[in-house]
Amino acid sequence: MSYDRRERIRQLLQKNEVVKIKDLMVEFPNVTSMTIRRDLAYLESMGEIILVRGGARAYKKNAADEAGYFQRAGENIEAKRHLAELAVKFIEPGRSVFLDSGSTIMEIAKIMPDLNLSLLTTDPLIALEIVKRYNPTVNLMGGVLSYGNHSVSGLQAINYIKNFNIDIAFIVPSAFSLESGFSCGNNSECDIKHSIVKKSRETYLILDSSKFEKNLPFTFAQLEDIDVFITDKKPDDKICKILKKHQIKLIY
Amino acid sequence: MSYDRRERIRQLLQKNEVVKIKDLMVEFPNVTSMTIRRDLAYLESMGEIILVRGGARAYKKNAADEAGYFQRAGENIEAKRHLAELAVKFIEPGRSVFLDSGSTIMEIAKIMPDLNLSLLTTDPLIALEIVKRYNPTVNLMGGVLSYGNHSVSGLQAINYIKNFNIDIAFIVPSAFSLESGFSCGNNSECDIKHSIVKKSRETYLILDSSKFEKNLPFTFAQLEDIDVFITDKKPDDKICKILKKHQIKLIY
DNA sequence: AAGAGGATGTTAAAAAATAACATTTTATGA
DNA sequence: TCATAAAATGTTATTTTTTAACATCCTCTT
Repeated sequence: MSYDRRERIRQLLQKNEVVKIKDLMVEFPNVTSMTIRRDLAYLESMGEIILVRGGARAYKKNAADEAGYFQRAGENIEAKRHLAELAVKFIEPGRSVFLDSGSTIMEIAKIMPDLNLSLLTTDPLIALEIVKRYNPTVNLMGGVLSYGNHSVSGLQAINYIKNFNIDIAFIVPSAFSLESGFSCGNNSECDIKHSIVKKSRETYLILDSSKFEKNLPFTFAQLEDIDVFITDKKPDDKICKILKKHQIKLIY
Repeated sequence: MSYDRRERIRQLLQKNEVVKIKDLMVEFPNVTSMTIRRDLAYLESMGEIILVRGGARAYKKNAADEAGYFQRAGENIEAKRHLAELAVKFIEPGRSVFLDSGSTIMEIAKIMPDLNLSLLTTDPLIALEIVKRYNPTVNLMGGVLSYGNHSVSGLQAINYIKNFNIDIAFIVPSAFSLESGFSCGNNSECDIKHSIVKKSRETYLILDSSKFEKNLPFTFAQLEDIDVFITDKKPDDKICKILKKHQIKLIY
């Protein structure tokens, strides 16, 4: 059936950027190359693919994907956007705001209101995203840039923080548990987050529920260090109780 | 000349999503279709276009373009690439290298050899480009990020330089004249460049000839401050003489 | 079961791409 | 400046891919 074949072609083009007709002839040994051509022509007429000599190619992903930068940026965008919407409500005009790195914070950056803020971030892509929208004062922290978490870190970064006053910090941990607190998988990343938590007047932790009850090697803060806990669904009662005990605001 | 032809093809592909070889044969009546094919093959190998049957098509614009970030990045790519090729030859293994901001330096970033270098830059996009290629130590300078020249600057940036030793600095001025030396249009940008020139063991100035005999408000260096002058064509004799007098190496 | 219409197959001709080599132009160094 | 190497472009024959036109087969409806 032609429908299945086209679906399979779509699938293949999600894996590989291009697919050759010869490959497809192996994939579909019971049809002729002419049929495959007609499938491809159909998909092109629907605007789904680009025909190239000898085969077809997928439309290119956006720049961030291209960089391989946000390896997991596509995951759970809706959830991240939702968390971002919850978070930005707390931003008041004229404040000094710290933004962590990563794709959740990127969603915040995209909807960051123009409130004459003073912004600080460790993530160059986030800094760029914000500057391009309007033209606020965005401070990009200096340091060694790391590919994995697209964030700067190192001694320079820590020093940078010393001279910077922060009203509100939005931080995304990689894991959270009652025993280990908020943790991440990288030592220098941990140092930065720790310094920020210490320096900031108010600390907002943003994490989706998939990170609950997980531990990673480096803890940068305990529950009692933070002020607001933003997540996607109500945590279990044990956590809620402890949050209440420490007067931590819970948002979901 | 092949430069111009490719440049024109780029232009056409900014207007129209696709361009056919037949169109190009009308556009360039004095070359053969084979030459056009080779141009297109070259542009594809550079990742600039997609070859399709009978012609080529433009990539969907990426985030950087979309942002208007490299407003003038498209201009004169060939020339910039050429300058970049001249420049990278001077990079020796294990050195500490400073890279200025801007699209000329971006071309250097794209072909930067993997020589166990220690890199420092003020331009987040350049830092990202390099980290994504292999995984060297890239230091991104901290400071206030500015939209116009996509570069950081400010006191933090200046302080950053103090703790950083630089063997070779590649700097792109916005203007050059014998009277005013190397200048740029922005005060804080000027401060950075000035600090770098002072701090670096060797300073390489990269500029295409269109910048000759121009003045901008802020001078960051005089001819005698630099070591190597990289440009696209032989400057006039007056300049050459003075370069020789100061023992500045001229590359073109 | 006949027939319409869609999907697929077949084939020859047209178009486009490639490869290999020839020629011209441009850079480079003595 | 000239000689030479290297790069760019041209030429041509060959191969690959695409197109087009028509034939066949399948499937559904009546």
